[in-house]
Amino acid sequence: MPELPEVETVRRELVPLLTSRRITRVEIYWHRLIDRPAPEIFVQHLVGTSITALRRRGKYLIFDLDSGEHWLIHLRMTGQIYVRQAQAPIDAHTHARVYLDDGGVIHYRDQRKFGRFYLVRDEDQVVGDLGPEPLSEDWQPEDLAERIRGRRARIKTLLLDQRVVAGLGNIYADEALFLARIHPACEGGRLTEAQVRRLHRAIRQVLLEALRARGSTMSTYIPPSERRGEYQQQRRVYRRKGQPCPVCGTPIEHMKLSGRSTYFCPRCQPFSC
DNA sequence: ACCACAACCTGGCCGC
DNA sequence: TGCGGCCAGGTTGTGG
Repeated sequence: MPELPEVETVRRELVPLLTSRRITRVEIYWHRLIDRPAPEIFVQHLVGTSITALRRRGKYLIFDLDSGEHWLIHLRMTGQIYVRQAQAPIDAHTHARVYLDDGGVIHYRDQRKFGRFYLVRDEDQVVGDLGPEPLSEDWQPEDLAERIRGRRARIKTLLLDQRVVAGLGNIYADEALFLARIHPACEGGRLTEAQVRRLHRAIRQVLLEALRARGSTMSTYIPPSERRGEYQQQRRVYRRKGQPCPVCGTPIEHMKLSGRSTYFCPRCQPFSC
């Protein structure tokens, strides 16, 4: 679910609540939540450490700990994180609680149980294969061009590949392709230089717009503050099948691409590739 | 390196 | 009301 703008929104909301907090107790209610190390070791290592920083890489949240280890969380489709007071009740689908030295408690909730926790000394063991951060200053069109050069997969599939660029998911891939006026089924390696440049620019624009709206709240994703994201009201094509294209009025079309729902404007995004 | 598909999970929605 | 089928913002693994 959450893509880069949603994860970044979560991070920003958590920073003031968690920075410098010491972890006093950890409760895991569903052990497969912990990808590595073994759940007992995970708990043992986490207790007693302090959170020195909270970062994001792609769709991963990274808690830097004063022990030198890193606690990483991937929310996948339905993961949610929020902080409550100790007496607060536990909501359904809550799989872990992490108690803090100021009386706050981090709740991890995840209806579909796809999300995972990791505790590692070297974060690259988890995020090492991710592509560049699309909002970083040094991400250039040439980098995107290089990573899709010669690839015969469709451009949408390549945008969902986190090694090409980190943080895009199904919503923002479709939105970026619309802004760039590129048909999602175009062969990635056959994009022209101008198209790649437009796509690079469109990705940044869509992510910045979504970030400003604090992400999309489609169904289960709600940021920690419970102030819902508002980008879903600004979507141009995603889940708008049959509705008029905001640019030309042509009805938005829907297709399946590598198993994922895909939306596009057949007029603005011609399949001429 | 590609694709299709299944798996991992639960719940909402739609049609019958 | 109930049931089957399909859908969902993600990732990983298998087999062809």
